[in-house]
Amino acid sequence: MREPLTAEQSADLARVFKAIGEPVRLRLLSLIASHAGGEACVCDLTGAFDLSGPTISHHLKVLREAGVIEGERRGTWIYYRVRLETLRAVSSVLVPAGSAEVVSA
Amino acid sequence: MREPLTAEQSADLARVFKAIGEPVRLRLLSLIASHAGGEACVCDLTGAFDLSGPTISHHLKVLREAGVIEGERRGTWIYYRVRLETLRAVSSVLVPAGSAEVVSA
DNA sequence: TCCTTGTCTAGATGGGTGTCGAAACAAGCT
DNA sequence: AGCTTGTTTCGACACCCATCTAGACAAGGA
Repeated sequence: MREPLTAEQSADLARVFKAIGEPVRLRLLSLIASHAGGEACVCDLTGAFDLSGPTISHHLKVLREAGVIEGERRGTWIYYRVRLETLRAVSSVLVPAGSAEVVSA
Repeated sequence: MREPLTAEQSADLARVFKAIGEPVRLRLLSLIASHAGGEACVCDLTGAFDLSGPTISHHLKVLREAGVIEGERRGTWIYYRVRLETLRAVSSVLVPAGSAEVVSA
């Protein structure tokens, strides 16, 4: 973050951070990412929470619209997958280089 | 993100993402990070926005309570500085390794 | 065709939050 | 002391959002 972000860039990036800035959604994301095969259907996810199906569906929609995950229907189930490109993009904003070295000082 | 996050971990991390998941706050963060010397006083920041002083102060408080920035009073002005440790920590959750390689596939 | 299971949409509600103006606090200057 | 400038707290308001229930849509099997 050497160069200040413009108002537009901030709005775009903030949309992603906002999406994952909710405990349930962040946990959903981690469950999908760590699931075998890199995919998980909704039925794999709802069990981990004490929330109704529609609520989980709502959170998945928010993540999808933020570009953090993508879903594909195959037969009865819909499989969700993490979009690594998006995560890498926002992550690189927080820590410019790799991760270890430094910034403005 | 190989291991699914626990509910607790998610809550902690989400607090940070939520703080920077707001356009004004993300922009404030970038302004502070990219400011000469790694520090900026509120007077350096308010000019970049079409918002009242109290609103900027509110956003700075949210960032401070999330551990993303820290402030120190030196004479008349209060200087804010980014806490890189926090940013690195949350960034590493999104993209485990450095940035380039891989995940669950 | 009907039923079952998985998933989403619609509408409602309670709590959270971004924003403001006004007022208070802090520090320095005259 | 009193004034000025920088910054925060307080109280209020409008809007957003997480959650629910009920109902709709999709796909497969009897």
